[in-house]
Amino acid sequence: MPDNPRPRQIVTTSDQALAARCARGRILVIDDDAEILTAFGFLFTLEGYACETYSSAPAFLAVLHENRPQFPGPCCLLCDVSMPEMDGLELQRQLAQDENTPLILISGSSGAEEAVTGLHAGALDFLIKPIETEALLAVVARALAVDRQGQLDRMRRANLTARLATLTERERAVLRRVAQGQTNYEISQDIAIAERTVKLYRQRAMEKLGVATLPELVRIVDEFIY
Amino acid sequence: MPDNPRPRQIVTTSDQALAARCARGRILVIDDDAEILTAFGFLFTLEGYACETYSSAPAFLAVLHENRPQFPGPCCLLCDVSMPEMDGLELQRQLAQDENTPLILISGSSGAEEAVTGLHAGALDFLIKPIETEALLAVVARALAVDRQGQLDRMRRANLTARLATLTERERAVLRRVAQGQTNYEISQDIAIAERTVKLYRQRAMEKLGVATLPELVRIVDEFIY
DNA sequence: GCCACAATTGCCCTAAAGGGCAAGATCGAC
DNA sequence: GTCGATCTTGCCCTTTAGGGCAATTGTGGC
Repeated sequence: MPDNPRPRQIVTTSDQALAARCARGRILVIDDDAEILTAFGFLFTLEGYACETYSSAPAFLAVLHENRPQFPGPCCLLCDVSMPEMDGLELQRQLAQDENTPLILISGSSGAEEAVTGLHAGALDFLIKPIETEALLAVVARALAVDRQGQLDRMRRANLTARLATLTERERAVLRRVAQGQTNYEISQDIAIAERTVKLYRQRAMEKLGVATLPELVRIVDEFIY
Repeated sequence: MPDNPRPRQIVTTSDQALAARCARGRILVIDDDAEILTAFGFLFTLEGYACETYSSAPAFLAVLHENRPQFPGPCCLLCDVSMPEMDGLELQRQLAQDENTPLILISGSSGAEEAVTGLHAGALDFLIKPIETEALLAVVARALAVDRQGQLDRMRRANLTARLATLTERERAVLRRVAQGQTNYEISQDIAIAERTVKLYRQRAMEKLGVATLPELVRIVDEFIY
């Protein structure tokens, strides 16, 4: 629910428009070619997306590290591979550390090595200039869809991870064994506690995880513990 | 169990040696460059792998369609992209229909488009000549590992799919609901049968699937049904 | 020492699952 | 029509899960 305790912000009409665009998709373009930046910016703006352009990877990283608040919505990166200072693949390496925004690489000259490297490192696609508008829009739409799903997954994972963190070591041990199909009695023998205690931990753990049935529990345990 | 009802075969000592090589890995090389074929054949044979070479994609497909029996073991394809008659990407498309052997593409000229296409179509890697021996061996080893795992997965899936096929429609309906956490009584109300019958179907289905616990059942149902 | 609090356990009861046994119902085959 | 196989159900019993309640134990703080 949008009940975040931030200080109230001044919202202008342009902010509202930007928020709407961000909700549709925010596209970050990084290229040392100014013409590309303006052309892409124009195209994506025309398509109703929010578009930010950066003339170099360091410039982009600088803004990124500011951690300025963003309107919610899916996001993707569109980055040229061959740039002075820092090339696209190097940027990709740096981002791979903690960032998981879909990255689309763009290349002027057709270097196959770069394409292989980039795609192996997780780039969603590798486009070669000249780029057809339709293909570009399709790829961007796919990237935004990936990020949208990725954001949902991350939120879900973060939520469950937080819940799992509240579990006792005992509760975790019980859950693991419950998810392996052991009965309460078997678990009690296994970790040398009373069966009643097993029941108690099991109940508490399920409450903490917010699940009511064994199948749900199994899915969560399978996804997070082992 | 190796109790297949095939006619007994004559096993020569060379067959035994080939079987041992196949167990280590079978590498199929497709290239129109005869030098590459001999060089790769020599290299892989030296490394203890079984290696078959084909001078064109159609030649390979012809042999493939013979469905001749093979010694068990992991397998991978090493295929040049630029060849007369049929290029590597076209072969990849044809194989993608039903084949799932890991494919490594090789390119002489460095065409980025081809690399992107090939990798997107599922090629495990895209090597560019000249190829370093160490890198080649590493990629091949990875491909063989992938196929080994893939074969295990396929066997497991085939096994379970066969078991699932023996289930009644009723049994499947019950299992689905069991895996969603419904109680026997709820299921009985849901599909309008007696609770005792639900128990019966549930029991039979678990016997047919060869599982003894609810968690195992949940995992199988999650993987196959919905 | 005393107290609050969390961890642990025993006792006991209900609900649900697992399953044996036999009977009714259905349906195609002879 | 009758027979056999299969599907379905009711009855009944045991095991397991779920959970309330109170007692015990250990621990840190006052």
